[in-house]
Amino acid sequence: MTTVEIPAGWPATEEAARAVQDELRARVVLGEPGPPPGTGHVTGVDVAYDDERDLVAAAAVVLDAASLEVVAEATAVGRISFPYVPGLLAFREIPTVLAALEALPHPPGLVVCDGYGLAHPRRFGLASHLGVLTGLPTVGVAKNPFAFTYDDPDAPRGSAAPLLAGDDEVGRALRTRAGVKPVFVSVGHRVTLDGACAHTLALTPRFRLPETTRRADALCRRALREAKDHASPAVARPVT
DNA sequence: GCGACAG
DNA sequence: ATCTTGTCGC
Repeated sequence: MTTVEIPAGWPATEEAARAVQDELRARVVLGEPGPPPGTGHVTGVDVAYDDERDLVAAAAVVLDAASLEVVAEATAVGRISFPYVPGLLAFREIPTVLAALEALPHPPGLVVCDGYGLAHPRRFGLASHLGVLTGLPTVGVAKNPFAFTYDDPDAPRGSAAPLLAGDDEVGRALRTRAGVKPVFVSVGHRVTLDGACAHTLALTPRFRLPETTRRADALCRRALREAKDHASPAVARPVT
């Protein structure tokens, strides 16, 4: 596990954070095919918080895209770098996520984020932001539709419906399990929406959420627990 | 103007 | 995200 500092010059206000998004948005690359689903490595990233102790833990878990076996993993812990503000989630997660990615022993391949990419008030969600900062292909897979609208996809797994911001298709509601609430997929960086959905389906042979985010979620919670224990170890209770 | 709103 | 017991089901 590595420790992270909040970067110098990190935005301190919502206005400054929005300005960063408006500037970095121009660097997003859309329309690249991205890596073929089921090949190479796919990395899940996720974050867990303890607001009381001002702690944040991030995890990056690399899977073999074909077997979905864990190939490598890394964690990082730091201070919370921004409050939760809808539309500014990236400023809360990115420093620690970057540290976890950098601690990996080899390249992450495609990165799957727990949240949005293009589907964002200013079209620059967490997955877009992480893609621009790392240059890696990224996709966003969220559990909720945020403020966007969609028609419920058909019941079979693999069915999809456009995720709409007015008339713009900013992502897709994708059914990963028959008859179960869909996930909300959007493009991050250097992938197409079709590619992002194909990857998501390849990562969900059994559960609604991608295997990548499931593994990363479990690992960052473990890392947060260990960071807490380190900060204030449990008092030994005498056995009776 | 007010509320809703990824994690 | 996080707070939280039992409970239904494979």
